Amino acid sequence: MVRAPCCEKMGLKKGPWTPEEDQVLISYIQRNGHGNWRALPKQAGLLRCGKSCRLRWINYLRPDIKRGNFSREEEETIIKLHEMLGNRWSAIAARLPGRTDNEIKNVWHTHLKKRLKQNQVTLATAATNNKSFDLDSSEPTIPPLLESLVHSPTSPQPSSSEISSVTDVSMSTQNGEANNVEIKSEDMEYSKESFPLIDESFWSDDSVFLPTEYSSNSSGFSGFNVDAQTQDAVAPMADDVQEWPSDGLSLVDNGMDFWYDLFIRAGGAEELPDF
DNA sequence: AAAGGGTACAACCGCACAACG
DNA sequence: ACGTTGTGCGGTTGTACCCTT
Repeated sequence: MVRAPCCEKMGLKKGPWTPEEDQVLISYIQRNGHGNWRALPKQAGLLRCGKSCRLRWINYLRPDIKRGNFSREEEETIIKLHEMLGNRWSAIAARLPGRTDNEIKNVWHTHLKKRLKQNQVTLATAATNNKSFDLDSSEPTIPPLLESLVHSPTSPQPSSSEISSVTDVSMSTQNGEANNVEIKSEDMEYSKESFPLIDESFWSDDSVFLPTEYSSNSSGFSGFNVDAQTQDAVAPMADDVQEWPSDGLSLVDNGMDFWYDLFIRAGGAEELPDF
């Protein structure tokens, strides 16, 4: 099926919006709402395509839009969320009231990526294998992080009492080696013994599967694998989705919520960390 | 003051997907 | 099951503005 872009229709205006057009759009939506974006411009008397109207409203004219510079806290939140979610700007925007995905995307490309690249050397040094982060990648940066954090199989394994928080996740692999993975976060402080040990019935046969995202079609989690032999983190595939076992844990719609939900249901936290 | 380069941000484009007939 | 439509999303582009020379 080939569909011509809506804005190719003759007579439809493109480019920057004028204050007059803004006012027409605002007035119309205030009166009638925006049930059908395609029909809206015609009904409102705008020479724009519905897509353009929708974008203008969502990214600029919506009354709950927060204008102005991003605070330090907002920037830190974006960085953290980008680590977990990758370039899923709408998911990140959902965590930042009043900010749009477009705005966050722009801030990332113009400010935060540069700032993080300045810190890249430090982070890469911390990584045991000296692999660097790819800040241009659309994938979450957790796989390389974990790659640096997975202990050597020959390292002494901590006893349960040595696990200081649920940010220490004990995992088993097919060959029975318990490899301890620390997922560090200053914002995650939970009690010891609260995180459940996940046995090999959960993880995949040849590698440890770390879910980062629950598929919206309810088919399972997507994520990445840690190779059982080499301890390398394997980049997630687009269709890397595995079934979640029927262990009673709820399924939520993104990676961060997944971890928090897992922690909380394990009894480790009273409430969600404040984002 | 003018030119050139860099930056920030608004807007567009194309694709994916769900809903519906 | 299939085609069509509407919407949402991420990537990319265009341009106004700012800074440096």
